[in-house]
Amino acid sequence: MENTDQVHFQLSDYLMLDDDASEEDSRSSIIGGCPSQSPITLQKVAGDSVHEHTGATTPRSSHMKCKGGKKMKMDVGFRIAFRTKSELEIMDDGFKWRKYGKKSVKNSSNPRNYYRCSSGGCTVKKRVERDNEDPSYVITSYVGIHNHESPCVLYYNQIPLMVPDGWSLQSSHSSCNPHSIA
DNA sequence: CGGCTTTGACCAGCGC
DNA sequence: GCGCTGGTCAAAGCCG
Repeated sequence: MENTDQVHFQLSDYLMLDDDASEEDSRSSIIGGCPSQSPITLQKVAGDSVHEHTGATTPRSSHMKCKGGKKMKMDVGFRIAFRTKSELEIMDDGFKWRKYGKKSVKNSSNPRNYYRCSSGGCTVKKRVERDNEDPSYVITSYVGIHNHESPCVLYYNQIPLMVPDGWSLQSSHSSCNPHSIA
């Protein structure tokens, strides 16, 4: 699937969407565990022009359907969206994702892809779509909180911390720090 | 053979 | 009330 060996992207914006004011620890539990195993280049730019992107801020994103098409309001508690300059739509964030849907959305010429964390019992989902205005950017929206550690945490336990500040999302006590993980 | 991707269909919420 | 839209399901096919 994605070849992360040559990933080069720039994290230009991130959008905090947790309307329930989740804990900062929650943030790090999603993306702080491990940004990537790849030699990626991260550049967190001061968000002076955060785009209000289609879908990224929709309140409907907190509604999930259960089997049979019925929607259920999930207690996702946390949402976050990144706008990333990347050649690849899929960033290797250390978690294993399983694609479960693809949809063309209005106001966007690019399809939106839906992924679910493939770890058993983990309900975290993410949407990935290319920026309609600038296809070189990818909008990645995470919904929910991982109830498990990133599979690559162990990997990071064995090497010096190389996680840029941008990935810690202002959380100085982030689990991003491998030493905080037993 | 198991896991993953693809893709069409289905459903409910929302706006008009 | 109706149509549009977004999100998910699930079967089929693909791949390692």
